[in-house]
Amino acid sequence: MPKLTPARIADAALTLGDRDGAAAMSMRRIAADLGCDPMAIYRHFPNREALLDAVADLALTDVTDPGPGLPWDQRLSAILGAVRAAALRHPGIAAHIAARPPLGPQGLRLAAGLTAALTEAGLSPSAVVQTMQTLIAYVAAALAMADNAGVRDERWHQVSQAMSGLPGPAVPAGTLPVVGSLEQFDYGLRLLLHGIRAEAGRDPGRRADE
Amino acid sequence: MPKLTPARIADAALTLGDRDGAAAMSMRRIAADLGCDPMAIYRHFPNREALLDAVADLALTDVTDPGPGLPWDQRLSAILGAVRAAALRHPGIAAHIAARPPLGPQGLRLAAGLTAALTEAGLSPSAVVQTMQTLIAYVAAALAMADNAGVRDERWHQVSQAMSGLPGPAVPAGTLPVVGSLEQFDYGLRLLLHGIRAEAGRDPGRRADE
DNA sequence: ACCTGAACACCGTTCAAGT
DNA sequence: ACCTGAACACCGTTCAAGT
Repeated sequence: MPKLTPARIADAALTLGDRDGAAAMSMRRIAADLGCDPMAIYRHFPNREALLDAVADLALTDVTDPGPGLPWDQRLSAILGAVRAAALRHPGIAAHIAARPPLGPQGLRLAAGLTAALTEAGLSPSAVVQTMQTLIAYVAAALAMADNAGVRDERWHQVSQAMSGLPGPAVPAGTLPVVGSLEQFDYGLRLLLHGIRAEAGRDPGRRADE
Repeated sequence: MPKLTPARIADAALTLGDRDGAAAMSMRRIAADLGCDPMAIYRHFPNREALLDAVADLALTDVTDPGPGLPWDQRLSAILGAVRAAALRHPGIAAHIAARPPLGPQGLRLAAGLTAALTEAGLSPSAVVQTMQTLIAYVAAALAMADNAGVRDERWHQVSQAMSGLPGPAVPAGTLPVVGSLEQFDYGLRLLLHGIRAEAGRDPGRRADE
């Protein structure tokens, strides 16, 4: 039986989450899968949340940053779209990715890519930080919605139906973009990109101060 | 002892959550607070999630919609800002408000206000629905971030620090907008409003079709 | 000193037994 | 028929006992 390491534990938890969902990633079931005592995990992680942080970061491993060759907005869309795809590939940990700050090595790698893209767009350093947080918030919520809509129940779909039935002219129900869909994700991202361009254009030369 | 009703149960749960946090809203503790058997709650709610949905909607009761007197963008900002404030007033249920579709009576009331504002902005019905979902996603994530940053730990603050320390010129650490702050919330909302204006302007006359 | 596993203090929910 | 509460199948984590 191989030695217990943080990486092996996180791997087992991710596999368990992919197969049986978020609730399956309990300390006891992960330990059972690894053939060890539940308490053995606590010698590598201080608590369950720290373990889930590691699992969330692990799930971002295969998100690739296309790098500085692309125009900034395409690079930004590529990274965020890949994060979304990775989260959907690992539905068990998606909610945790969405709920926690991306402070693991993979999260910071992607954050660096986004920062570079926003700087290239012409934002001041402090605007870059604020925009980063806005983008993280948007992606996090989109992940949570996609996860809830796809995996859990159809109640999210009722929102679009309820919305469309409120006042004004009706929209044919079948033509509505599904909550959590890629189409919906891209639409919101487009709104944000418009805002970033407007923000960058308002004061292109002023970069180092508030 | 007054009769048990859904409203009384939701009230007790909200009070408990405000005082002792999200974890305090367990079926057992709510029942203890009400002086009834835990199972008595199940005669009014099918399960815990349904109860929390009712509590989330209850927390939105005092969010006021300024109505159609204001310009659409001011009305929109007012509603979303008030939702944020209500969630921060009830930190125990904030995460649940952020995670679930707003299908209760209060949620639908506010959604109707937002729909009216977006329609006034000149968006087509299907764009209204897509934008609504984007706004809900943004607000939900901002709530979750504000809740995590303010109540739970300072790890979210490390994100802005990590961001600012990556490449390019540094920002004085103290001047960064705090994660979950109103300033940060308004910044993201401003980006989205830019996007909405751009979207509304691109085809002002075309309203009923995709 | 390190490691184990029994035990603690909880959960949401089911279901059989009571009225 | 309605209601209760014991019981089931779990949790994360502490801590005393073992090696």
